[in-house]
Amino acid sequence: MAKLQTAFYQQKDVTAIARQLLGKILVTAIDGVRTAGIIVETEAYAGINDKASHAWNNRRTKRTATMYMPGGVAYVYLCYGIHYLFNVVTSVENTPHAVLIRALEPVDGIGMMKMRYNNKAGAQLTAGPGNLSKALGINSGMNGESLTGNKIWIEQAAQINDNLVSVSTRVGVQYAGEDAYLPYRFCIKNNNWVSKGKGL
DNA sequence: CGCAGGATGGGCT
DNA sequence: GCCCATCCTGCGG
Repeated sequence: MAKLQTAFYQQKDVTAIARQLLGKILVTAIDGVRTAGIIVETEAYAGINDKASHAWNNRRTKRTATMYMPGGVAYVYLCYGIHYLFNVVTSVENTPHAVLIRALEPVDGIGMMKMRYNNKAGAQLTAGPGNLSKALGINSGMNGESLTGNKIWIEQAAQINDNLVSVSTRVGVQYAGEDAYLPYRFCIKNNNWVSKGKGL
């Protein structure tokens, strides 16, 4: 299966990338073990003009520096002190756009995912951004990692038809004011792995 | 069922 | 100090 290359990640329209990522395969290879899942839910964060983005108003910190890198690297950060959230950095250098991967449908290495998860999970294994990071072994060490290398990457797959995609508002961004209402969340309809609420 | 609460750490006012 | 782009558990009805 072909890896997505830099040109894909550097497209200017971050919502178009978020939309196109649905149905593609997110893969990690750690200690020779492949774990992979179909991307079923994404959210776009549109850089300095998006109040929900860490990089809103051109904010630069040690943490957000990764978002300013050229498209095609991983942006991983710790949320609520517990969960690592995995984002794909998009667009060109100094344009801090990103796509948050919110849910996967497991495909390869499910046994390994369950081991990493280390509880009675089955249904929740990769539904929700904190869960999927844990299942795929994604942590802060992956921050800034290239998505065209051999640790973590995304594989090409058939485009999901528009009538199977549902568009809605993003989760957990009430603080962003009117930007909280932007239609920047993309899910595959009727997929059991979409986080909370299932299906649509 | 549903919902409140806790875990836990970095970055900002 | 306090706010979070979260998730699981345990409690009450």
